[in-house]
Amino acid sequence: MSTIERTLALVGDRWTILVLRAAFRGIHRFDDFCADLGIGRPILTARLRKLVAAGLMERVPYQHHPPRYEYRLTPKGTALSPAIVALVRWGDENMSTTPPTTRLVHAPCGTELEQGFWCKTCAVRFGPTAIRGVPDAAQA
Amino acid sequence: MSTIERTLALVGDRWTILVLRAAFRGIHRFDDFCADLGIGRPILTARLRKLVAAGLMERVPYQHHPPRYEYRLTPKGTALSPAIVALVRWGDENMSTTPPTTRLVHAPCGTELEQGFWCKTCAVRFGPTAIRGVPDAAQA
DNA sequence: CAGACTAAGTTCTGTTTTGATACTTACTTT
DNA sequence: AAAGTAAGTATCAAAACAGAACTTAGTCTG
Repeated sequence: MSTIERTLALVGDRWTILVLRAAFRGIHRFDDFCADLGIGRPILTARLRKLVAAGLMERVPYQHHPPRYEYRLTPKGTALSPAIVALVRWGDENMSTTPPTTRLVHAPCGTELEQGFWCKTCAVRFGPTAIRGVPDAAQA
Repeated sequence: MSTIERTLALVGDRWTILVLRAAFRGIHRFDDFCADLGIGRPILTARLRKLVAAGLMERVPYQHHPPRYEYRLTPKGTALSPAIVALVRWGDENMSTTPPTTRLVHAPCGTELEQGFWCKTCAVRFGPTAIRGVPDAAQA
């Protein structure tokens, strides 16, 4: 099983990306995920467990008396944000029936962000058509 | 159902992204998809139909005598590549057990690409932590 | 201090989706 | 004439999903 196959076995379903995106938006508690996403409780349980096991989220106690836990993104989970942002943006541009209600902006200045590829040798930004896949010679 | 939910209803499963990625890699025919991905034929049939119906791929005849068709990405399908690249790269960095066999490079110069967000006002590249979602006032 | 409430799940049950294997159809090649 | 090829379809068991109700442990309200 290749890396991308393992990646999709983890995040490739209708809910996992939505759960991660909710976490990005500041949702951290079980019932809040349920309410925000309309996800069924058993499925949410399974997804959260999978994400915790994979190290994308962690289950942290936020109160002890009745022990309660919330779910927070780890750096590994946060690192998935370019993929999620790309998906959201593609959706807004290609799948929306109504104008998007939220814009993603550069926090310091409020300008809508652009996403792209960068070549540090040429110091240029470029699009998908200038990508090539090459076999990596640096193998053990 | 929100835009992102509709987006994931379309591409959020274990196979659809893999099919699109195979198409990026130059695979276009039914049996080649099967062999390359190890996907079951009934599932491939369903995925290709869904992708054609959604306008991400098109079914084009490549020979007439026994009528044969192949599947090619449309611009709408190609537009999904930033998301696919982001997923592949996240996988390579976070899910790989062996070093990746393929590097994605800037075609003109061969340098490995970087992916990021860009603010055209500040003219800077930035990472996920500098993103904010703001309600869009420009509604009808 | 009884009753209702809360958060984070679990149980149960029926419906969809998968995944594997085999079969079909219409040609082409040996 | 027999075998091969490409693009599917058919069948069926196993797994995943979805919804509703139930559980558990503790807290708040009258």
